[in-house]
Amino acid sequence: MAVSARRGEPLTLEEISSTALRLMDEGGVEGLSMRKLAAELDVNPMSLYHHVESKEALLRLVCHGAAERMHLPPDDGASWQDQLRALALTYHRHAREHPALWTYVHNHPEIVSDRRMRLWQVLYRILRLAGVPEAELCRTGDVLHAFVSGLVLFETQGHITDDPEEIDRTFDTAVNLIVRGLEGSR
Amino acid sequence: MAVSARRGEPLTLEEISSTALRLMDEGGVEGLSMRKLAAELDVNPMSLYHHVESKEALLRLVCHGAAERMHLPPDDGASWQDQLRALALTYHRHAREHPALWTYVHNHPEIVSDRRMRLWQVLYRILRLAGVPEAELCRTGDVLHAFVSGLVLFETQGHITDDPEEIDRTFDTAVNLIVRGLEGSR
DNA sequence: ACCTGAACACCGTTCAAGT
DNA sequence: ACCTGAACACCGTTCAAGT
Repeated sequence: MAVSARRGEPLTLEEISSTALRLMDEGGVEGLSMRKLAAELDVNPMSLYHHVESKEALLRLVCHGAAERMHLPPDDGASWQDQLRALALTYHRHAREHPALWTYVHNHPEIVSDRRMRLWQVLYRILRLAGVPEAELCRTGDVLHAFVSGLVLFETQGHITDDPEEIDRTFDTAVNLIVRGLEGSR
Repeated sequence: MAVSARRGEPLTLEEISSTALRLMDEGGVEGLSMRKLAAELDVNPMSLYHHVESKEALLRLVCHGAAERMHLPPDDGASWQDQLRALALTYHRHAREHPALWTYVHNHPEIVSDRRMRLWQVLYRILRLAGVPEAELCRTGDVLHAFVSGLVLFETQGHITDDPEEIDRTFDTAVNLIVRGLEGSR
């Protein structure tokens, strides 16, 4: 088994993925390139292709990893309104911690639309609690996710403002609008 | 005045901008590069820089042009609900005609957040009609636009579905949710 | 098995030179 | 005033070769 000439140990997927995420956090979407990542790992650019099929596959990996690590609120018996608020807040906070990653996610909806993601199970449970009919569950879930995506996209691009208090107010306005919209549909 | 060796007439901004839009319509965001655009115009890549400062400036130009050409519904005295629906429909339709352009717009919110855009004037008028207090106008407008952005982004990336009937249903679900959310806030 | 260097086909953009 | 070619500093990725 041959290892890198420059470093002592073989690469791991975990190492590749976490370094990629760090580069995105630091330098935005354009902060991550296969070549910069390789340099950061002190490795030849082409070595990466032994662990990952393409840049796209790498980004999928990073996104799925981050989504798995997102700790979703459990069913605590609270009202669906409060649970929906809590879920939105979790998502929102995670997105603001990794803005470049989530910008990528929201531009590649096939990643987040993977229905195996726990996010959807939690959202559907809350929507059922809210009285959304079974036949409308998927569509309503899509719409809500699209809404939150749009909001996150706006914020992470620094459009709305940088003032954290203002961000919270905007977030509240958005979530309240959604909650009232759902209440009105019963 | 020297003109292109390859073509008889000097370039115009209009020609550059409309060709760029066509390339985006045909080949997505990555379908437009300065080099491909130049080839399409039968001109040296560097000639473009005489008319446009950078690729970013070119895209701004294309976006603003497209936004100006979008024909917004006039105040026809209908209920704010119907007027909001009509506005959303116009925006939605335009976005679906130029998906790559609007994907770019939604990822560069500084473009659409330009408050000189007529879109905002129309939206604010409708929101006032809906009874949104003056102090909340800007925030509510941002939230609504973020919502629609997210929806459009999802759709144009082919996430939700390609079935036009399903798209319309999803759009209706979204707009109804927003309208009810606004009604509930009065 | 894992890593590497050279190479290919692309980018956006600068700069000095042409007419 | 407008256009051009060569060049620079980047990309992602293929491929044949090394250990």
